[in-house]
Amino acid sequence: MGALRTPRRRWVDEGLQALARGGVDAVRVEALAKAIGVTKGGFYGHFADRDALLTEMLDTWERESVEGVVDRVEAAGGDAVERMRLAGRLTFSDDRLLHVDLAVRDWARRDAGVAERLRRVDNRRLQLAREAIRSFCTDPDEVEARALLAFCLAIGRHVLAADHPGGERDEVVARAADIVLDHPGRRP
Amino acid sequence: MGALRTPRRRWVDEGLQALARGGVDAVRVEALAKAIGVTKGGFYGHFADRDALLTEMLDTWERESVEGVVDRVEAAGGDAVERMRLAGRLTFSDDRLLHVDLAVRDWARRDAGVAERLRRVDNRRLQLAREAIRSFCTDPDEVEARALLAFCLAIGRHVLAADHPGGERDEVVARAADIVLDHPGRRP
DNA sequence: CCTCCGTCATACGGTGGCGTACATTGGAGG
DNA sequence: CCTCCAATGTACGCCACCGTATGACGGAGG
Repeated sequence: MGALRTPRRRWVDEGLQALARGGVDAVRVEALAKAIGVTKGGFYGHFADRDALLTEMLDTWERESVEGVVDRVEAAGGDAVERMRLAGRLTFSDDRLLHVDLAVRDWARRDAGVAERLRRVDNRRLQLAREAIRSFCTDPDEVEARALLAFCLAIGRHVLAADHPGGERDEVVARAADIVLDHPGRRP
Repeated sequence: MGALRTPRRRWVDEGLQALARGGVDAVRVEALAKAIGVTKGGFYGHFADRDALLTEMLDTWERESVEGVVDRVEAAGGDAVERMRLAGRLTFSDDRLLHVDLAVRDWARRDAGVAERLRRVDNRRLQLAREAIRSFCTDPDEVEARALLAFCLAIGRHVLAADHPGGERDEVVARAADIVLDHPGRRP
């Protein structure tokens, strides 16, 4: 067989990197080729067109951002809240995953297919939060509300641009997480 | 004087509409002209270039999304929490303002100038939340944490793609807001 | 060592978008 | 009415990008 000089996967990785840095519109075949150090000549041997690359990028992201994280979390053990906190750290602390996530979220506002994928991913993530919160909160409605809060906090902290006069964002987030998580059900 | 057939403001409005629907990259001079019903001929009489339009769009957005809302909220009266809830509704329920906001938020991730503007806007908004929460919570750290939670919830609900098996998103958000807002300080 | 085939370089046509140059027009002011 | 001028229409050059076509190259397998 002929040599496999720059594997298909390389284009996907470079595409995800471009997506993270500049959004979907920054994923351009010729730019990726330049970043890899080749010309776009070989690209069309791997992919039918730019759309095929975008689809495969989303496939990769969906697989890795859910299965990858879930596998590692379930292997780690610990109680439900600890597992949820780890899942949050794994997906939203890694700079690459975080920025891809935010870019996909924006992309989803203009593409129904992407929105559907994001819905699947967010549903699995929210399910982790639900299970964690169920371990200390029995009211199903409150579980749902706290799970939503936890998720909004995990994402919102990276979307907000405000300053916190009394300290760093991380400290404020930690206190906010305590409010959401360390709070036994109290309503009758 | 010559006629003023399509005023400067019209280009800004159409630009903001395009921004809301498709992000910055969708703000194209020729597309706006087509939407208005003219050609781009007259555009360059009003603006030096596309960047000048983008700047003025941001000026308009910053002015209207803060001063406009704040003025209406302070005119409405009510207690601090009510004022904050009204502010949230005014900025994140109006579809046009909401989508411009989300688009600006994404834009800010790639443009330092936009990020600075968003920081100013978010700071004023967060300040409203702080004042509201201070009315029932004395611990400054907890005020900060709850204000962040409130803001994350207000934005995050529009960024999340997950489903809520036990009800509509609005109901879950309402319960989450109760957790954040209707909760007197309890830590010693 | 030679052949084959996948990978890549290069060149091309087509499209869309920016900004400029210049002609056109139609209403306000005389 | 006529003049003037800003707003507009039209045409142009430029560039970035997509996708195609074609030939060069070089390593694997014989």
